[in-house]
Amino acid sequence: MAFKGDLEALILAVLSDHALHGYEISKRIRSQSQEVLKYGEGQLYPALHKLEESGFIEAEWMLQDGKPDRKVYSITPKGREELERHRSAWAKFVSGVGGIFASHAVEGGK
Amino acid sequence: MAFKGDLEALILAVLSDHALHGYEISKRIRSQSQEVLKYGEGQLYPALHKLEESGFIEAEWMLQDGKPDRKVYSITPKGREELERHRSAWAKFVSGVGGIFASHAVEGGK
DNA sequence: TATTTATACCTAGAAATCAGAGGTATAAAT
DNA sequence: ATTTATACCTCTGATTTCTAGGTATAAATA
Repeated sequence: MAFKGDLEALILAVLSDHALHGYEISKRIRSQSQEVLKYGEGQLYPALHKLEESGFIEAEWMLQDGKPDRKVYSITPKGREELERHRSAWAKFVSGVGGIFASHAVEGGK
Repeated sequence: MAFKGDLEALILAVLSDHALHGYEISKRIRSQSQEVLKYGEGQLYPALHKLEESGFIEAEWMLQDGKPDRKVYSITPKGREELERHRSAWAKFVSGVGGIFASHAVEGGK
């Protein structure tokens, strides 16, 4: 139907300001959604690879010593377009569900 | 994660005003969501059966002659409680996704 | 010192979900 | 004669999602 959390859209959104590595992306989705959206790494990394394959994001390794290396992702122009498509799909979806919940409002709302 | 259309919540919502038969439920979800939410019968009927099993809705056959008989579903008190849980889960989900899309707003908005 | 927590990447398989096709049956419209 | 609409239903293949596992280092805690 579209959207259940649509991880790809969320990734593109958090990358739209600054390039970030995967681990950081997952933490930001968690915190910026007020802990509502939580994705395991088993979901995140495949999603990143798919976005990269599609040309919506690009990766670059950032080597660190001592700590694990980081793969830093940044959004591409094509990715920004895709983000806009996701944004409007989301808006449509919200209004669709809202249309149903609203037309059957709870009686006795204070 | 919760919600992708969460058909069960939508069914409970459209049943909260009046009892309806399956075929009518699917048409209302379609129209009241402005054609955004479309479920095939292959999704609808199993969902109805599951809701009935859980005691959230009740069914009664309404015999018709000439036309196919109808199985009319009505929401139970337990179903209304469930609907409220779905409603608040939805609200939380929307604010979660909104939290991400909003903190990375499109530049150049007029 | 041993264990847990945090960092950072990744794959694979099980479970759940979804869309579409198929199946039965009648009546009305084209 | 065929299509559309009504009205119920199941099943299967594809996709999606989640969980659990696997590697490796450093810092904090017990």
